[in-house]
Amino acid sequence: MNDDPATPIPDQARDLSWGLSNRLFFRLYQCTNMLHKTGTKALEAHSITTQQWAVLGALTRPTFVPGVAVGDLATFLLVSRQNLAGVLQRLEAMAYIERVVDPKDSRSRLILLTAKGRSLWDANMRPVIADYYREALAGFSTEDKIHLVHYLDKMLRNFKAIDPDPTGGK
Amino acid sequence: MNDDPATPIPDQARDLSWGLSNRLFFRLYQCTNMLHKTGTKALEAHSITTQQWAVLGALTRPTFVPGVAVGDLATFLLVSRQNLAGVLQRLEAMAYIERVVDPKDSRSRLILLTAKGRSLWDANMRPVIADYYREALAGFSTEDKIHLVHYLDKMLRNFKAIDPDPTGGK
DNA sequence: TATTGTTATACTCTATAACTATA
DNA sequence: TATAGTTATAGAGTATAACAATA
Repeated sequence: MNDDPATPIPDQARDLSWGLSNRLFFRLYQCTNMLHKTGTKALEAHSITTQQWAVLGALTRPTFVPGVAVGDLATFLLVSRQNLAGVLQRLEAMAYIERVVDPKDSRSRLILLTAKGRSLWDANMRPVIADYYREALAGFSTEDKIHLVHYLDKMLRNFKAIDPDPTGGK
Repeated sequence: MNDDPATPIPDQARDLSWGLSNRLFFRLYQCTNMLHKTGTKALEAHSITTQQWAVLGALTRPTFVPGVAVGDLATFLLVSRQNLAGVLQRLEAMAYIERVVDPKDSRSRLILLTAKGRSLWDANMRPVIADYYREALAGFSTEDKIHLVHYLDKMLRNFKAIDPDPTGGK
């Protein structure tokens, strides 16, 4: 079998590769379902979704604390500007963030945490999230975490190669 | 520092652990965004979303080919019965799946692929998905994939411990 | 003209509850 | 009574396009 030199991958190997990759992506799919489900539940007392969690978490990054443009935030989170606008609208309605006009470019709006938002993060969300991480990563050594981050980084780079402009430009 | 024996984890170590876990979950969040974005785009010619992809893929599993109850499918996919109902409704409208009453229990409906659905999967979706896996897992050795699956499995068990009944029972 | 951000629309997914029909 | 499945509703996220203001 496979005596044709023009066929580099035998069917058997192809099927094995399919099965493993398929299982990997199904596990990833299941993990994303559970991430959003358990994550939203962990923060439900504050009516914060996982998307809002990601936005608030990003705004606590030292680089973004002075304010970050909507487009830059969208690039960082890998969501489109339009979809980010909806999330920002809800967070602003809850007074956790505010928008100020960028003095250097009047087209741009800088997003930053309000005092209320910073307080929510530090006093309420961070402790809950820390507990959540401990539960979700139970049994993971530091090395395990480092390896997993490495794999996710690698996959992310591949995803970005597939869709080079995920913020919905055009 | 940390001369209090009742404090097992010094603040520094706690912060390091937070940073690593936080990075891990943010990467996971980014990967899920890109998975749904690039996955849906890969199958957009057939108007199939990643949720529908997961359902159709599950129905091709040998165990499920004879038909699977809605509840069992929901347990497998880690979505709620109610949400699965909506996805099934759309797939049925496209004539990719059908429901038959379980002869052993008239309350139960068995979900199975139609000939059209099987053909869509075999002839159209599987080749596209195989290409997609190759792109998304470029640079991953078989060992890498096995390790990553292992980590995702482990995290999934932790998620299930946090939310033991993800199919929305009550 | 290009860019930044917003608004508008339609669709999908999710959470929750309530309902039906069977068991 | 309990279970399997469905329906109903509201909220949130997404894709796509079109728009206003500014560069």
